[in-house]
Amino acid sequence: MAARRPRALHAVRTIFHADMDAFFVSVEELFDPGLKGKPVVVGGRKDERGVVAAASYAARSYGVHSAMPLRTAAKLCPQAVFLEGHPERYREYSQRIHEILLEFTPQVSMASIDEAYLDMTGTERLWGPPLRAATLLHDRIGARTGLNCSIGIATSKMLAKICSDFAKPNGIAWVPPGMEAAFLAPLHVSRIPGVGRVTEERLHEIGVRKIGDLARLDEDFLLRRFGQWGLALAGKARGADAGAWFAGEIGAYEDPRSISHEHTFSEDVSDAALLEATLARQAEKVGRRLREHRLFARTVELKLRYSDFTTLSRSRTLQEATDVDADLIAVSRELFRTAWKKGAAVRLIGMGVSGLDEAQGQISLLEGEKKERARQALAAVDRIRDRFGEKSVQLAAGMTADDRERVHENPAGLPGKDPRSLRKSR
DNA sequence: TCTGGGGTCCTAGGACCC
DNA sequence: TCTGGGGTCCTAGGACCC
Repeated sequence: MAARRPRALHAVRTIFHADMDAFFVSVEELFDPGLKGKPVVVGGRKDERGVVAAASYAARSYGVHSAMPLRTAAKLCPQAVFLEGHPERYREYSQRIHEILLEFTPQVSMASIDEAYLDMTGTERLWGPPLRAATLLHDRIGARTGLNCSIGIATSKMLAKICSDFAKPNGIAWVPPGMEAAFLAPLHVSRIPGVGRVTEERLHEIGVRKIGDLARLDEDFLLRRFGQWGLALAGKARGADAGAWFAGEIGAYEDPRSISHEHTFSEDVSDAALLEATLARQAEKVGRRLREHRLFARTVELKLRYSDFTTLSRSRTLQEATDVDADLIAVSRELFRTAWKKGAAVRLIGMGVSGLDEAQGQISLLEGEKKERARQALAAVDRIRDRFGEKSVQLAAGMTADDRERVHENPAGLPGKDPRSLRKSR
């Protein structure tokens, strides 16, 4: 078969994937330089339920890595510094980095808080050839933020992402056009973004270990065996941005598809009032974010995880999309009351919305007026929270009976919103 | 290995409609 | 009333990513 050549109409793209090195840990080091060089773990205290969000390179040398339970990390590296972390700082630095990236091209997509894709196609006159442009970008991020990053350069998003891994730490790596297949062939299939533990095992079953093995397989066979995902895999093995994973223009704004909040209790909870109060608080947060995005939700979902880790979800699709807290609270509570085994110990509770739309859809005039008044009241609450903080206003549904009592006892000092603080006082 | 939180996408079965 | 096929929506669960 002849080698696949890019068609003249489709000029070869130049994609950068910029990925911050140990991002959370590095930001912590900016605020506390004494941490530099030490084993540092961000994610929570060493005896907490939870996992490692980021580990310094010193901690990694003990086998600590992200997604590992904190308690395991503490066993591997007891002398590590364990930090809760500062999400606001990470968001702020992420935004600064985004601004720097935009100086190089308007075609920037933040893929997460610490990584981004840039479409640098056609910027050679401005920034020079890819390696030079990447060096300028790398050094500018370092100079302005004090943070290290790694940059992968390739002809597709997927390849650029794999490539930035090779550049770590603090480097730049490039797969020149035409070298894609040769670069990929010797790599293990698990390096393909989207191939996790399960897919890797299924591929091993059919004798596929290297990406080169995958590239040699027949597309029809992959389609039969893995469905649409199989076709996407075939494309990825050739270095293409196949499947939904890498679809979409770099730099195009996209509304979120879903919004959710969940919480794992430090100890399992079987108190209905506390569970419902937690749920109501989450519904308020979700409602608030819907209004920030000016979106309305059609589907409300509840998530429960019992102490044995069995997890269930229940959802309901509404006739009318909503962005009103009271609706979200009522629906999620109903789902909870139907789904929850009375008295069962709950490890995690959460709720979320999907089926998001900019328009609210058809509603009757009367209903419309009622909803509009509710919406205006919520907008006022949102504004007050903006000025005085999240705790300054609470709707009655978000409180437990204990809370209400305390408000009566002490109208000036509203209770804290952390469910843990509620339990302690029990 | 005692397993977070916030997301995206995919699959599969059943309901319902034409 | 012995029974097809396709499309779309809804629901539940799961893989995967950072």
